[in-house]
Amino acid sequence: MTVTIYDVAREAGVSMATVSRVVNNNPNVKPQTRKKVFEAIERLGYRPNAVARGLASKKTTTVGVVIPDISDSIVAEVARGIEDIANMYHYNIILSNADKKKDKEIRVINTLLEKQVDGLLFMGGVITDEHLDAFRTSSVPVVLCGTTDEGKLIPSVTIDHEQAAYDAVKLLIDQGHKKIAMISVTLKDPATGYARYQGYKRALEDAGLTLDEQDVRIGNYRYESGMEAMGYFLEQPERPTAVFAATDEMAIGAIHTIQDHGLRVPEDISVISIDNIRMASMVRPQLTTVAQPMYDIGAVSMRLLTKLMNKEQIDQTQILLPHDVIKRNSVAQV
Amino acid sequence: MTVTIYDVAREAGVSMATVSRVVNNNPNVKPQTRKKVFEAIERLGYRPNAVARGLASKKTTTVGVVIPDISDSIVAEVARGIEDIANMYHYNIILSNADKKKDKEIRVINTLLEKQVDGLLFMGGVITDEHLDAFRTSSVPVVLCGTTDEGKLIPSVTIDHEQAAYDAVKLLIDQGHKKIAMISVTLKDPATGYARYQGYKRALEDAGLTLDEQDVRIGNYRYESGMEAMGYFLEQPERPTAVFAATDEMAIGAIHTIQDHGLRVPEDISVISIDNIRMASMVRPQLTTVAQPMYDIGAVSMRLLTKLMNKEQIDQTQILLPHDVIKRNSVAQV
DNA sequence: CTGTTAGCGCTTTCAT
DNA sequence: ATGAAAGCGCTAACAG
Repeated sequence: MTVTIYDVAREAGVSMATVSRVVNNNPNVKPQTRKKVFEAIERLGYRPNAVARGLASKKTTTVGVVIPDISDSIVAEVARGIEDIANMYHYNIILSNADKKKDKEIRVINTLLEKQVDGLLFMGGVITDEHLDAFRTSSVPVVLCGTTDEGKLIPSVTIDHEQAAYDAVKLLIDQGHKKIAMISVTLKDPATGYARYQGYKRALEDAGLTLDEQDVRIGNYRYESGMEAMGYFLEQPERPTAVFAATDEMAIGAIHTIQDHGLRVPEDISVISIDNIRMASMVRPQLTTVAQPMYDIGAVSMRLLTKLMNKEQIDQTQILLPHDVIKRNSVAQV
Repeated sequence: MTVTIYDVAREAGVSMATVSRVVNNNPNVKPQTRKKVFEAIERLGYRPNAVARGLASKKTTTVGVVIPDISDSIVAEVARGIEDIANMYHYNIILSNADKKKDKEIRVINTLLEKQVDGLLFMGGVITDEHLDAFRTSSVPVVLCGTTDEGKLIPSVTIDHEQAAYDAVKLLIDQGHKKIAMISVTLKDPATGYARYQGYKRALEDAGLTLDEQDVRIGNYRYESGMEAMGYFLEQPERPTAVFAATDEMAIGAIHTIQDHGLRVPEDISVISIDNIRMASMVRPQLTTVAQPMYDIGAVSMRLLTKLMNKEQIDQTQILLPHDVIKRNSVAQV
């Protein structure tokens, strides 16, 4: 039923080894023989079995990618970067959502390893010791994508979240703002959430401003939580003149809440955030934000992984990509 | 170096077959033996090799998914549905972007087939005879996701795009609109673009309205093209009082262009579209649109695929999921 | 309930 | 430049 390399060999009057050579572009084949083999392949409609090849060669040319939620636009953009580079190097990608749930992440990592992926890209939540263990027992390289482990043991590519937050808040300060609220995400994640909070804090401190814990609310990355947090700020006796949101989505939620209260952005309240998702320039006012190079984070981490898989010498395994503040229309002078 | 089933067998003092049985949850193993084997597995840190298993069993428990661009929010949402159900049935997913390019799609399909996926989910552009050929030579089931082939030969799950468009335009008509423009997408794709155009046309006809070809512009799915198309309509001597956009993103672009011209939505011009992406409720005014159940399209097509892979009897291989008009704030009476 | 034994379809020395 | 043959790690009859 299925045609194998053996069938092709017989059809072409050569040995399996020769067929294998032509299929794998081994130059040690006489052009004439090569031609015969190709013809036989064509005639039989032979399709190499990558599973058998994987077993024999111990390479699958597929990499495992664990992500939280592909329906998140940031993740999707990173995934696109990963895919493009993977494709360029002839790797396929097994994508697995793990929703930032530790147990699911561990399970998924193991499944991927069982499938004999040649490498692993991890984009998830907090990296625990259990993760580190799983990575350690992996015989294939791992790179962290958009995050880092605290000990910086695992190769990674991300941005400097602390500095990105600092830059955002600094912009507000430079515009004369003194009462700056923050809509944060969970502080439990040292690599992202907490880092952004730290950047906020440092910027305030550098400017001699005091951080009032009443001025920071914790959201959940999403639009609605931005609305909610902003609602809280608006009820306070002394309103902030500016708010820094840890994500664009929350910033857009904040903007709408401000507008719904009959106030204007940026005239009454300025809003800035981090990410630069596509939607940032599709809302009015357009969002001023610190761009995170999502596609590149994916692309560069995949590229790094290919080098690791090839056992190339790497000079730098902790890669920090530049961020960029994008001035649009949601920030004004106080 | 790597520990195999044979090592476990020796360690546990049983045969490979027995180890295989316990790993695969075959009930025909004495509890005690099972325990011994599990202990050996634990001690040795054995991880089953799914590639070897795949070769021996001719099943890989992975399905191939070809998509256009994972960074598209609709595609990402569908992908999420696919992944969730795949996960539920213990399948993994190899995701491949093909950007609606025919050649790339064909290439990707073949690669996936070489990898011996147990099934294929296809979400792409126009389905040509070449696609049909590729599907035909596939020994594994295929289902189309969010589209159909013209001959309805391949199992598929999608919505009735024609009717969805009809319903959208009908709503406008019911609100008294008579001059209704359309921002379409390419008419080259019979399953989606052209179908939506047809629905627009039929709704107008049913209402005794005449379709003026000047009232339809072709966009490219995206925000900017919606802006552009709307800009065109606004320059015409007789402006439409309502516009139907084939996608939410274009509708949002149209809304902003209208607003930028100092007009109001919906007071001056009503806007409706199809999709109901997350962003639809994150813009002001919130978008009235016909919801396409993206997650379900993914989930249901994956579910259908599992049945096909199990060779279960299927009553219905052409599945049409319901759409739903979501009334928000971008449509008003004329 | 358990063990033996063929493969699964390919790559990869090693000869020639 | 080509072929022979030994696996890769596992499953699946089959036998007992």
